[in-house]
Amino acid sequence: MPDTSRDGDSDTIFDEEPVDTDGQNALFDGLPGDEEASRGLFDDLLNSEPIFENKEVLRPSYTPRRLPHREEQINNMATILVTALRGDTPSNILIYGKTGTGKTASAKFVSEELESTSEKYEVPCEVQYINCEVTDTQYRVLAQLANTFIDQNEQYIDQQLSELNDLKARANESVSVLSETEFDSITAIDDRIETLTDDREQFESVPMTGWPTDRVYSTFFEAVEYAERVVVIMLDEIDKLVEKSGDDTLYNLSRMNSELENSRVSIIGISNDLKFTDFLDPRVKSSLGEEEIVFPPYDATQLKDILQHRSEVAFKSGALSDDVIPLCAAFAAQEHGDARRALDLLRTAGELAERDRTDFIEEEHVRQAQEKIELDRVVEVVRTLPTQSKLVLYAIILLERHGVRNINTGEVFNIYKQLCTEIGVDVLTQRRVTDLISELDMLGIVNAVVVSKGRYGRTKEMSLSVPLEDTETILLSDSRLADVEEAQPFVQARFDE
DNA sequence: ACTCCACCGGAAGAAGGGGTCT
DNA sequence: AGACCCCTTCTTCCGGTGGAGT
Repeated sequence: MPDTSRDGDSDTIFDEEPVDTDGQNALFDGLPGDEEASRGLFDDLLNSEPIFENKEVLRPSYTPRRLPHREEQINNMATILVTALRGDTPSNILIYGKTGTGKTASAKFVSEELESTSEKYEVPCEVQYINCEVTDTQYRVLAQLANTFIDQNEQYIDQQLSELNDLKARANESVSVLSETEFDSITAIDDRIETLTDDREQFESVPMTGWPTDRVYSTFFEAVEYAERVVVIMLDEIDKLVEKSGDDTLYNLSRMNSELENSRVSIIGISNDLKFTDFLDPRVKSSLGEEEIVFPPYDATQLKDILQHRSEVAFKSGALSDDVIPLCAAFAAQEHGDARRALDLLRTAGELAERDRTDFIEEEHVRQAQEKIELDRVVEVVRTLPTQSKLVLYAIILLERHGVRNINTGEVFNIYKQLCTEIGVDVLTQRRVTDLISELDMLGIVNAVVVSKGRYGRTKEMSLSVPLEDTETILLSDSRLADVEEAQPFVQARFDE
């Protein structure tokens, strides 16, 4: 049943593609005489000698087979996790390190090795990866875990059932087949089939929302307990989870072992934040932090090394000028040694060069790439902001544009109120607006600092940290903010006071 | 040493929208 | 249908505070 549904899924994906391109063709057909031109457009791009040999290896999603300068950390993890292959519970691990220091890549690498080795020695052991930035509440973490294990159990049962049915068919022909098995009669097989079918029906997958959390927990618990195995749960960006919904999840997971009989659970937490354990319950803290592994930032030389390795696969030979890799490394080293950033830079620089129709990446492309990445990020973030945040941001832009330095919350709130009334949007409280400002600060769109001005109170002082004109254009492209331009004279009047 | 500004930011909980269960 | 549950957004309330001015 799950198999057929999965097949169905992939079928629809493939079914849709032709429909899509049909739609495009229809579009081109609609332009008379343009068929030639449209073909030429892509022909040119296809035939122009591409710079890339294999662009995939520069993408963040790619897990490399070799992680230079991380041998020590990888060995540490392996030493701890090898316990799982002996059927015991490995210590919980906490991994620290800034973004792009290879935490996730290393952890994934180790877990793949672990799983493949466990297959080889037929020790049931598996790793579940959860990104807590996406799955950021206790309910969702438990639900996701429960569902994957239910899925697995069902697959396992299905496999058993088909084997049993096979056996039964053969036994029907000659009963002697049974002598080599644990069953002494066909009815015994039937019994087994029946219990398995019952088991299978008991598994009920957890809905997106609606259940009480403890029910989700017990569903998960039973699903894990169903078969004997060691389960390693990898919680990426675990600090996000703790920040948002406290340490209940971790507490529940870490005490599971004392109640489980068949299986064992071990946790690998991956965190950007070195101090996040401060917020944890001491019991959770000690159980989670049994082993700690730190990933220090890469320095420029190490980054150069990494880029060198990847570029050999990624680019055609001779596509890079000598100073490209050192420059990418230098830029990324400034950004706390972020290898992901370095690879992004290299890839974008390549794309820019391709667009220039040259087959050679130069220093200038890297500089352009640096700007492009930053701008793309800002555009994306600003565009997807909720309306209220956009209004707050626009208020800050207006103040900045009128040459106000050291903008404070009170001023922003006043302009914001004006904007809201002009375009007929609900006015939020100042309390809420300070939260929105803090969010903009965290997104790196504004820079806000709490300062005390003595007699004149205490406030957040902020300034825009993105290009003013570009940001304003993005904001005004939102239809809900379009009217705001007409409202500007009213706001102007405030400044004249 | 004390005051007092103009906010900050935590806590609690209302409102509303997602959903399930019986 | 009505009772629950979860999650997010927002409000209300309020104690807290760094340092210029006195």
